Amino acid sequence: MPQTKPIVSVENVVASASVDQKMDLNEITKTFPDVEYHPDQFPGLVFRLKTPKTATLIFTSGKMVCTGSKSEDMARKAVKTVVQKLRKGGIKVKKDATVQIQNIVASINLGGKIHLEQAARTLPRSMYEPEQFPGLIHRMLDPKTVILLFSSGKLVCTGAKQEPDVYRSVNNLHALLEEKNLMIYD
Amino acid sequence: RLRTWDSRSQVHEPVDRNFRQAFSELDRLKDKLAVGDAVIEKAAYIYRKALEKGLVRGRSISALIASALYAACRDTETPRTLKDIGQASNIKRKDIARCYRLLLRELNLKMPVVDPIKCISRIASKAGLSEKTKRKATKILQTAEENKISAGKDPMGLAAAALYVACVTNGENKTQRDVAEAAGVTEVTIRNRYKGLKVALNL
DNA sequence: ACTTTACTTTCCAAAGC
DNA sequence: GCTTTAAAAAGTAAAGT
Repeated sequence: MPQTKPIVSVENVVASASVDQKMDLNEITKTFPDVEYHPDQFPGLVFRLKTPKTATLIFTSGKMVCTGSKSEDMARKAVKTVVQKLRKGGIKVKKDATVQIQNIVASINLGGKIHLEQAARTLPRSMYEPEQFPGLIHRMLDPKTVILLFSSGKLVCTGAKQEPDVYRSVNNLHALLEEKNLMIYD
Repeated sequence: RLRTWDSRSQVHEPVDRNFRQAFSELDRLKDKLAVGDAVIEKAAYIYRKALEKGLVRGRSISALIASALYAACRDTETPRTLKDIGQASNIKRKDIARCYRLLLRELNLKMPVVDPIKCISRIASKAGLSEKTKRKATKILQTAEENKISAGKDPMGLAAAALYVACVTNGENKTQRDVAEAAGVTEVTIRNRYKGLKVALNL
């Protein structure tokens, strides 16, 4: 049994979406002056929302990528809001967008310090290179996620496709750290 | 010559020729970095394993050789930074780091964690510090590691700060700038590590 | 010396070079 | 592999006051 309850907060959700029709990005640029579109640099148009604070990339294929949401629901709502705004601006969008969550990034506090050097020696599929980055990088197989561990006891979990995977990853790792005596509680 | 050393590997190029070229490049880097024969042999071994696994396809051969050398330094605990290898090979630090990570993952290599104590000699030689100061810095880092202030910190920054503290206590006239330059870190980093050292050692 | 800004690492999708 | 978007962790770096 873990000695502390990890505090988890979702920091970013990446979702892909599609309205299943070709889009005229130059037309969007005309009716929405504050979008960013530099086709020489990148094929996607950047459509930013203030609430929720997100950035949605729109491609000529009608496919989109929404980043910056703090939850799966918020990501779905952000995509709906973008489509609504496009329609209000006179852009014809026949179907509603279909949304898929691609990645969830969360920060975690385990409530105790981690013995990083020892963790680097005992955790499989891990890399610890303080010359390059202060955190230990650990690849978890199930769920398939990547967790960054810091000596402060804080973590970053990324690669999850659904929120329960974040909790499963954190609990798996927390149990493993305690089992191998890599946690230091005050 | 149609193919230069920086060219991408060719599918039909004989593996044997590729390896001979790699060995001559490693010999050139050996002098620039002043590493021993054992390190070069280890690097050649790692590079050959990478060749056998087909990791060279579509990649810069030079970057792979440089990262194999970095991996060999790490494995033999020879203190050479990515910056050192980058300057000797004219390959960007970031590219060597990326190739090095690839070698670790694809060849399932497990490297020892860099020990900042092993970095002391190299910095001390470059800065021209005494044997006495080196011994003092070693003792400082031993206490520091016991107090776990080293976690997550750049080993060169830790060694540089320890050497600076050792200079001050031994009355050796060296500035933070001298030590920072020899270690390849900034004076700000030495000051920040010094703060932690002060707490851990009751200075 | 101090603050601010920015870069290092991890993840993922999009279209195209 | 690269380009762009977002976000956290902690360390290092550089620029401006």
